[in-house]
Amino acid sequence: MAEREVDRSISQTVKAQLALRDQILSGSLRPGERISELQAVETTGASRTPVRMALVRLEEEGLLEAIPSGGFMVKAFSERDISDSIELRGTLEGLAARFAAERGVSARELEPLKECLAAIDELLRQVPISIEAFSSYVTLNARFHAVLTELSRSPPLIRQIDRASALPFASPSGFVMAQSALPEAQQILIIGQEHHRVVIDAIENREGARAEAIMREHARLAVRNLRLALRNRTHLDLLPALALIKTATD
Amino acid sequence: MAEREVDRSISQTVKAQLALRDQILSGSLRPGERISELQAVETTGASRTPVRMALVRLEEEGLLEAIPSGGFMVKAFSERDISDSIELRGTLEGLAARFAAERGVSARELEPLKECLAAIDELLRQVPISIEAFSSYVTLNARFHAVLTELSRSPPLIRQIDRASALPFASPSGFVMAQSALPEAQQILIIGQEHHRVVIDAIENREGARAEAIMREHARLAVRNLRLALRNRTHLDLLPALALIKTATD
DNA sequence: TGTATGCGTTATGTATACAATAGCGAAGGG
DNA sequence: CCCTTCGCTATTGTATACATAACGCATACA
Repeated sequence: MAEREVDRSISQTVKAQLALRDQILSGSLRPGERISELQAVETTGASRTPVRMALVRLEEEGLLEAIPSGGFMVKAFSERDISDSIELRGTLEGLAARFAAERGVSARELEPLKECLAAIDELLRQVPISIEAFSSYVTLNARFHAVLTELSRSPPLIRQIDRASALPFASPSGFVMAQSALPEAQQILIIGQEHHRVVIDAIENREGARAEAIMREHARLAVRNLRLALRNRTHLDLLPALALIKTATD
Repeated sequence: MAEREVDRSISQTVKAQLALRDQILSGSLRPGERISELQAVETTGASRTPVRMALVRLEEEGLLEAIPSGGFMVKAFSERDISDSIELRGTLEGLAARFAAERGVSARELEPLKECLAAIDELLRQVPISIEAFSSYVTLNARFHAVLTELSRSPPLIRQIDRASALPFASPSGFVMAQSALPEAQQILIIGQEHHRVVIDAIENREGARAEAIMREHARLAVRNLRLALRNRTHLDLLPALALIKTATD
C-alpha cells in the first residue's frame, strides 16, 4: 500500500458509489459524458476495483449507461422519459395501495401514515409556507410514500418501487421540489394532501380499486405539474432532475 | 498468466454471469445457499474480478441477495412473491399497452404483433397440442409480449418490464410453462390468445383503458393458473421457478 | 460441564500489475 | 488533396497478490 489515504469507516465500494452519484446529480458529470475509470479513481479516492463495482451498480440504478465498446457514460433523459418514470412509479404505488387495501392493514400499522398526514396538515396551515416548512414537507411526503409502499407487504413490489424511485426526478422528493417552482405551489400541495387522505380512507375501508385509482391520479397530477415547472425554468435550482435532462430535446 | 484456459470469444464477466445464472436456475445452487467466490471461480473458469462483477449484476437482477457480513446468497422466493411478481409484470404491461394505444401505433408497427397472433392461432389448431408446437408457442408468446412492450415507446417502462421479467417465473415463458402442467392447458392457451386478440384491437382503436385492462386480466389469469399448477406438482420439471421456491413455505 | 476467550483458518474487500483492444493521429500512396 | 493503413497511446478487461475481518474450534477457567 502506497501513500493512498484510506477511509476505513465505510466500504470503499459504497464510498465510490455515493461520490459518483453525487457527481452525476450535481452536474459535475454531464449527460452523455463518458466516465473514465481513472478519473473516477482520482475523484473518489477508491481504487479501480471498488470503482468498477460502483459503476456497475449505478448502471443498474439507471444513472449510467454501458457503452458497447466498453466503459460507461452518464445517461441522458428526455422530458418524456421523466414524465413516464413518474407515471410508472404512480402505477406501481397504485398497485401497492391496492395490495394494502385488499390484504388488510391493522389500525396499528396505519398509524405512521396518519401521523405523516397530520404533520403535513400542520405545515400547510402556514400561508405562504416557509422554506423550512417546505423542507419538512419534502421529508414527510417521502416518508408517507415509503410507508405506504411497505404496507403492500410485497417484497417484489417494494423492490421495484425502490428502483423506480432511484432516478431523482422520479422520487417523491424530486418532483415535489419541481412543483415548488410553480406559482400555485401551495394549492398543489393541498391537493396532494387530499390524495393522501383519500388513500388512507380507501385502505381502511378495504376499497382496493379506489386506493389504486387515487395513487395513479396523484402521479398524473405530478406529471402535469412537472411539465409546467419545466416550462417556467425559474428558480429550478432545487430540481435535481435538471442535471440529467438531455440538452436540446423537444 | 498460469495454465488457466481462457475463452476469448466472449467477455469473462458475461461468461461468469451466464454460468452462475444457469447454476441457480438449474438448482445446482439451492435457495438460501451462500455462494463462495472461490467456488464460483472454479466452476465458471473466470477469475475473481469478473466473477464479482457477475455477482453484483445477479444481485441487481434479483437472483442473489447480499449478505450483510459480506458475500451473496441465492435468493429464496415464497409462492406469494411469485404471484406478486407476475401481477406486477401484468400491471407494467398494462401500462405499456395503454401507452401504445394512447400514443398511437401505425399499421406497419402492429404487423409483427399480428404475425405472432396468426402463428399462435395456427399452432392451437392442433388438439391436443404437440410438444414441439407447445415449444413454438412459448417462443411466440414471449415475442408477442416483447413486441407489445416495445410499442409503448417508453424506454423507462421497457427497462422496468425487462427487470420484472428477469425472474424466470415472472417471464412470459416461465408461467406459460407452469400452466402447461394443468389438465385444462389447451383451454388456457386459447383464452390467453383471446386476450392477445383483444389487446391488438384495443390498440388499433386507441382505447387505452381497454388495452390496459385486458393485459392486467391476462396476468391475473396467469396468477390463478400458476397457483393451481403449484398445487398439482405433477410434471413440473418444466418450471424454472421451482428451483427458487422457498423450501417449507405455505 | 458450560461458557468465554483467543488463535487460526478461510473468505471477502481492496489494490495493483498485466493484457488486449479500440480510437486517434500521422504518414504514405493513389 | 483525399483516402487508406499502420502504429501508438490511452483506457478498459482480467488476473492475482495482499489486507482484513469473520467464523469456528479448541482450550482453559469457572
